[in-house]
Amino acid sequence: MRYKMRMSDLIEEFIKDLFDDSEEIEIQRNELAEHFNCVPSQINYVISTRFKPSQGYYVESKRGGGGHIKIKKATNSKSDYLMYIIQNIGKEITSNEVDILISDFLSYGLVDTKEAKLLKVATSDNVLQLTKDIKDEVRARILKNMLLNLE
Amino acid sequence: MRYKMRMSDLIEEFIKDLFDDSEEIEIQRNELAEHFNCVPSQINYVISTRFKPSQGYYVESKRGGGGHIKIKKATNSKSDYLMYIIQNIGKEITSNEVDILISDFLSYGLVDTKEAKLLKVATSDNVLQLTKDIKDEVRARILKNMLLNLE
DNA sequence: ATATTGTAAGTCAAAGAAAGTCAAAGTCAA
DNA sequence: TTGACTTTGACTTTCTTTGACTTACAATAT
Repeated sequence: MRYKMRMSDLIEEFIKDLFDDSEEIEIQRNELAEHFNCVPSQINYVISTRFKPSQGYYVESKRGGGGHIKIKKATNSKSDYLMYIIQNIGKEITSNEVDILISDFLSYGLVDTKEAKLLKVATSDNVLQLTKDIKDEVRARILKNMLLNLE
Repeated sequence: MRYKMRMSDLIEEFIKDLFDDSEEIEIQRNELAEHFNCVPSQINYVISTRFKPSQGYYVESKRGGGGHIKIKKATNSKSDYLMYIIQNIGKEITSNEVDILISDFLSYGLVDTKEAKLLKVATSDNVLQLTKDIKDEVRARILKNMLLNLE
């Protein structure tokens, strides 16, 4: 052990072990926090720092009774090129950049025209109608997460 | 649907199973509540959160002796149904409502699982990460526009 | 006919359950 | 000794469950 494992590292490892060949797991925040004797919000910290789209994970959750957190791993069957792109889309992306990416995807045969249309629509300025300061960030998140869920 | 099913989810499923090819069913609130060992008003909760017009259902009921609740499925042609839904998505929509819509679309065969995933991802709270005041509006725009561009 | 009584659904708000946010305080390696 | 990474906790939001009270209809008695 090269350096002292922090709680967050242990939790990260624990979660990753849950993916035992499966590509999707489900946890309960409070339960997990209990198990590690930490505050629940630490689970959020771990998830938001270690299970980002750029790391190949897609997360969804539900609150209230019966709440849970689901984490999906991008299958390694996804083309390296696609993973490379997902990892390299930064915090923000403009709509022009998306256009270029999409037409690349099309010519590489990574997406079909239907998917291309959906990607484009969901990230277009017209649809988002957000202020300049957040528009490109939201677009980047939508794009990355959609790409993770292709196929 | 992997997470632990709450009472409301079970009731929803039960009701949906009653539509066995038929497009209209009738239940008795108290009887159903009895069957699930819950308070009657929980049935109202399920109906009002899962069988709204915007989700393709109409509900009508009668009180007093011989009272009942009738739930009808909007039964139009596929594209009519889609149009109807699109028109009836208001200015805002919550992520929970989207979930329910999507699973209806799936059962109507309006979208395939691939498209369903994309719709869901592009409209999820986790991905959007917007403030409460605009979140549901942006979601509604994205959803409507994606639906319009499904084939 | 009308009043009364019983039956069944509707409403609404409070309590409960579970996750999310955010910023302050702590740790540690460079 | 500063700056990035972690830990913590108070507060918020979302969704569900529960129950007391209300309203509408039907059947029966007057």
